[in-house]
Amino acid sequence: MDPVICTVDVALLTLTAEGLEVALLKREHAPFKGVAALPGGYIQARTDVDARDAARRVLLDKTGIAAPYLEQLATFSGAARDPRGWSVSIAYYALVPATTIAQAERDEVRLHSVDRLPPLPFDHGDIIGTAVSRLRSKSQYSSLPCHLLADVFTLPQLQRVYEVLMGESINKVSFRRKMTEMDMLDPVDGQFESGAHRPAQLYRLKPAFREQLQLLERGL
Amino acid sequence: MDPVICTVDVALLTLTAEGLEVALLKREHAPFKGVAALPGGYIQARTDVDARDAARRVLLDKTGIAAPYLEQLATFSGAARDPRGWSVSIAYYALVPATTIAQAERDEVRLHSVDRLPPLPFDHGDIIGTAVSRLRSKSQYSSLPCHLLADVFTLPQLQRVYEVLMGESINKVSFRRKMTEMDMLDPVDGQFESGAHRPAQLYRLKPAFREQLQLLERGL
DNA sequence: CGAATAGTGTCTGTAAGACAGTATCTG
DNA sequence: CAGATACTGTCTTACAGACACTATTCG
Repeated sequence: MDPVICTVDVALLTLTAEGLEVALLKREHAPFKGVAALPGGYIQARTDVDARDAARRVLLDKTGIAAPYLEQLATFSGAARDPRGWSVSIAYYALVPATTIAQAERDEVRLHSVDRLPPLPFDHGDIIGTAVSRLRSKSQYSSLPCHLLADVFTLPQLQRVYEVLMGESINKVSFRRKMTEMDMLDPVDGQFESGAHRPAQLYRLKPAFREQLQLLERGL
Repeated sequence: MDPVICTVDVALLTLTAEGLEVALLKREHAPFKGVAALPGGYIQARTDVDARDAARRVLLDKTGIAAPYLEQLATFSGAARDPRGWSVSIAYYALVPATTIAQAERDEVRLHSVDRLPPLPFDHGDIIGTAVSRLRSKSQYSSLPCHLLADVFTLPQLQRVYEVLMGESINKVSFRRKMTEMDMLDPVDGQFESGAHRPAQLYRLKPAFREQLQLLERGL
């Protein structure tokens, strides 16, 4: 039984005015010390219950963000990906509203557009690419994009999120029909967005779908 | 950096008259020696290029099957899943026609209906459950089911595979329209299935889709 | 009232399913 | 020719998108 380096890495994704962005931090230790990379770290068998728990711990330690939407992405492995030796990275992706990253007040956490990434160590570029394509494909037929918005949001906001992720505009009537059909939103009474126009109804994701996704039979 | 046990496990799935089945082997070593389990084994950092390579090696060694459709499923990990200690299993699933398993002539490889599984060691029940639901959900919108049939097959055969996997009958006209639209099959000229009825045209999966799946925009 | 965005009613075109017909094999 | 299964043409139904209309806010 050969020794294998076991780590977790987390692609923390969010949506800003710049589009889809991923959180990177400068590495504190060699190899690649000082280079921007995904938050990650060794699995600590003494304290971590499982890899998901390790991912949650790493994300909280390095970015100050607790309890985001967090899902296993894929596992990256091999002799070539890390100069220290044969390694395994169990990669997760996390989705948060951009406000959550601001509230954490960690200046070392920097957001980078997923379309303009700096050179990345290990295979972190592949991990981010896989995370982005997973997010985009799951957005076509699930409630996943809700997790990029704050707790409470309007249907026009949610539609814009879906449109940015899928890279195309969506018919408003169809979108609203689908949201009704999915039955995943609770209206929040009496509260509206303001502006020089008709305010929009606010909604909240139903509690049942905060961890488990709601799926659509035939996509948007 | 705590020591972590690194393994791969493979859920080898096939379709027989009994429905969807998974290959199990009696374990040769402790723990759970003699108990039916998924083919699996330690990652060998000295020889395996990566985890996929390890899965391919394990499958070939234990079942005699080379070069099936093989895809990473998920990674199962934690302190509780293996009595030897904190462990990681990078799980893969493989699809083969039932004939491939017969041709390998390994009597120790036993097929079990995924609906009537014996008690399984570790979290192998979860791994199989995840593999089956992944196969079923991907079958709705991809060419994946082709890999459960021999190299050459007819459209009625393929339709039956889709129907068994999705658990519902499919409209024949719609199915054929979708297959045409997917444009993933090459007709094999001059060869037909025999029987006391009109023979069916034979097809072969286009080479481009033997490793990479063809995806459907809107599912079947 | 005009501008702006939210939300809805309705028509139309496209795609999926139902059904029935033709085609081709065996015995 | 009967029985069986393969394949296809066509009608109907269901759903997605286009469009237009109403609703509600600000200034």
